[in-house]
Amino acid sequence: MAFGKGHHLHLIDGSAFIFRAYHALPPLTRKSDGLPIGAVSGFCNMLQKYVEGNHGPDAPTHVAVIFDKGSHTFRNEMYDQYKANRDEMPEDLRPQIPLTRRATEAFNIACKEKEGYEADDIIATLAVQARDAGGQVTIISSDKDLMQLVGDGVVMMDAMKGNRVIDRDGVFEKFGVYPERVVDVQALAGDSVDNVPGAPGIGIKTAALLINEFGSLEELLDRAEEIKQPKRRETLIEKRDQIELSKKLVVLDDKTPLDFTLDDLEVRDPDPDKLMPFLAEMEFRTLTKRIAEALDVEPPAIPDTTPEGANPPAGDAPDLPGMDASTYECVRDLEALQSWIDAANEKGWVAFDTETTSLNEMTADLVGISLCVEPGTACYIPLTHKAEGGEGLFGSDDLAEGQIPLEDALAALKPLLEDPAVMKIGQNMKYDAKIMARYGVSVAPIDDTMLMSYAMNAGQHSHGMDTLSERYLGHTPIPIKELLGSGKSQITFDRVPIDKATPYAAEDAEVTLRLWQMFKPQLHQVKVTRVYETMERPLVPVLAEMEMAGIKVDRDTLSRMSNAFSQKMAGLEDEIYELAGRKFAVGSPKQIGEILFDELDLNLPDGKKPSRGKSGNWSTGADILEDLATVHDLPRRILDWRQLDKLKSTYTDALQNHINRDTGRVHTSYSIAGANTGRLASTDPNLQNIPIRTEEGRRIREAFVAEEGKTLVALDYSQIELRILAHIADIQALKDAFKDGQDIHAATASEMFNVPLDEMTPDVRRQAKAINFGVIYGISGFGLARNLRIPRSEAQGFIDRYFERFPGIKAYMDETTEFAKKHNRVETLFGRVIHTPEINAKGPRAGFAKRAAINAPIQGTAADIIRRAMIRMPDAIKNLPAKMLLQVHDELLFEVEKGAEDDLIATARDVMEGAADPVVHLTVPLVADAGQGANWAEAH
DNA sequence: TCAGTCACG
DNA sequence: GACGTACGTGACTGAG
Repeated sequence: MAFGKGHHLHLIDGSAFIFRAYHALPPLTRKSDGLPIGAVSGFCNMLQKYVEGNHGPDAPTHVAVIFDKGSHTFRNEMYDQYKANRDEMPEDLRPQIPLTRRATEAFNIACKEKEGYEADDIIATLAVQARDAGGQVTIISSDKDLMQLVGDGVVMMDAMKGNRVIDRDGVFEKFGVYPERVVDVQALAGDSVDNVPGAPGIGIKTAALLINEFGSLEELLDRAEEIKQPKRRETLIEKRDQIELSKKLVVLDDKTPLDFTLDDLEVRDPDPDKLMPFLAEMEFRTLTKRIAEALDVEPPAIPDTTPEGANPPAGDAPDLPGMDASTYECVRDLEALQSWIDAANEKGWVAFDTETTSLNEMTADLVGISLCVEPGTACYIPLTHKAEGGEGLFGSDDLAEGQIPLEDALAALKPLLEDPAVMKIGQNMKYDAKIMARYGVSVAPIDDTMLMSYAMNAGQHSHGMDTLSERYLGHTPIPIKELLGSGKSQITFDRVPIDKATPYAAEDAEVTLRLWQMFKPQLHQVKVTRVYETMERPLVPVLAEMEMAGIKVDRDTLSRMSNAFSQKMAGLEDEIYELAGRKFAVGSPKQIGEILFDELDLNLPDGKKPSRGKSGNWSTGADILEDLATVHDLPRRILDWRQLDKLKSTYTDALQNHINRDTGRVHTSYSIAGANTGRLASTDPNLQNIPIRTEEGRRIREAFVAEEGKTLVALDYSQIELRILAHIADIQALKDAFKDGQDIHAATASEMFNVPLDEMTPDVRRQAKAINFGVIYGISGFGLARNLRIPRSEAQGFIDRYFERFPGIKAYMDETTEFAKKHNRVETLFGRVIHTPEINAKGPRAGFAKRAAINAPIQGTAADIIRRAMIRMPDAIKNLPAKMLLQVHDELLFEVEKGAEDDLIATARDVMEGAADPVVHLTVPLVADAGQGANWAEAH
């Protein structure tokens, strides 16, 4: 049947896929010969994901991947500068281009290109043909040049952004005009990427404004004399030719002569005989396996052919036999357990993993333990699995048959787990160590594969076991969901039948051991052994202690505050409804936007509406509402309500639920490998974002209290990041100010504006403070302007003057960016490596990456310093009646018996202020300020 | 599950 | 000349 009504054509922008794949992945190479294949790998992954997603009524009947061919097109005939500013294709991408064609063919998808034409023209031609035949078209691309085609059954879909569909309204959002006028806007605005000139000084927003006013580009150009703004009018008249040329360049050619028809694009089933050999040739281990499973065929063997003596680059499988679940042993009696213990003793190491009833270590019960001493042999020791079946909704309370009694097993394992001569290897050992601690076993010494990966690969990828296994072993572990289910019917691990639990649990231990064997020698190669040994590994027991100690939180205080907040909110709601003219959900930004900007039709003080978010809703963030508060009473009420809602839902209500039944305290969990910069992150609950900036919020800290007879003591580093900046960038004026103990923001202001310190006004100081912070974050004129609410030009002037006065800062920023571009990473003073894979990306992502690269050494060095202090702290305070409870990036919170406060402060201060020594000699002093009191509000 | 918002350093 | 813009996190909510 010929293509027509009821048919659905998918047109995939192949070049976009390639570039996205290239930039999203690290430079992988084929193991056997070093051929670069990162982009091909990503491309195949995207195709596979695409194919997997094609189900249901909307599935395509026809599909093609369209590529560009040749760099010289008919547009170059019209304008020789077209796309002339494009960078050369990266060297390691060029050889991959033909492979992406082959990949498309291998997936059995039509692959089309035409010499002298861009992919966009072919797409346009096919889309128009399909539309005219009465069919439906989806263009899979995010290229705005294609938006002119949308409408009449043609939509675009952005596969990179969760398959977001762009229809006529979506186009309007982007361009401010509907698809038929998109080329007019593009002709005016030009395009820096394609080097389309457009009209100088006119961007998309202005272009849309003009087109909407005059109806079309032609009309606009004919009546250009009517434009009021003189500059704009002149441009349009003078540059008429250039604008008309621009339009010709952006209009897609929908009459490309093609040597095939729509019917040739019919969707074909994947052909394993084509696909599997290709994937095997590329040596994609994980992908081959995944697709083989999906197609239900045997995956081809991929030989392991690392050349002798070569260092396996990250991302390749180790030279080990494959994993085999049938080799796993279920240990059911003490005799069998003892032989595993003997084996571990003999080796001197053992991979160790616990299975429990919950992810919360403070409440989880131990269900079983798995061990692995060498690849290929691992075991699971079930301990407290429940019997299957049984009465009642929740199954049996009896233990399953054939398990070693918990106490016997622990007694047998304890000497091994505590043996200083046997290394216990885990993935996120803090979790397992805390579980075991609650059963009276202190696991030591430990190695942690998650932390090894973090030390080597921060910024590259996350460090969970599934990620590491897939990436480095080419093996996808059994998903826990397969055992526990998900959602409402989820069960706990003790309800999993032992025969199902065994392969899962033993596999985790084996994966951990294999990762350890791979990572251990790599630490040296990447030169992060010291980072791992001195700032990661020793932190595990320290954090475990802090988390188990927890902090006392007074439920009554929180509960009273909750009630007070509720009442205030109820009052505010009445006023809000009154002002809005109707009832609505105050917690819904969408509805707030509709009320303020549609129904009340309010405008910001500058007469404009705010921007819209990704889903087309008005922005209603605090800064917008703050501005809007000058023209109406409603925004202020909403701001007040939001603040109370936040305090109540996130703090006074939620914290109560985190008070542990047994200890009466709140136990957070710190993730060591979460933040790329080396900072910790606190979760469940997050105790690193308890309010302090507003008086109302600050009172929540009154609920964090010391135990009877004790005091809370807080020490925080004063301006640690600015001190580090002064040291790294070697800014003498700042260093002197710190040495003299001056107010650093005032000193900065004085230096910048030539104002003597004793004549400093708060406002000038405030501005200098904003600049100081901005510098740490990779300042931009725009950002500073928005922060200080001053004109952009003025903000830029501040920055220029700042760099003039402190040229070392500018030099630091430039050098850091250069280093990152060259090495794809930056480093802290202590050698922590933070990868910056996006630093050489194009477009706005490069900006983000650059600022992150500037910030990372500063934030990361500060994180290193407090880590070092924390690691030394337990030993330093061991003779004091004190415990370290919390870390909040530059602050440590302790609980100490009354009377010992001053001793603790003196000791902890010494540790903190000397934490950089002896590895780094800072040329600025570190200063820790101290406070104390019955609660956290007083101590701070 | 995502987007929007807002709490912290 | 315009793009989109401070860095790093986690939790809660409404809406699809």
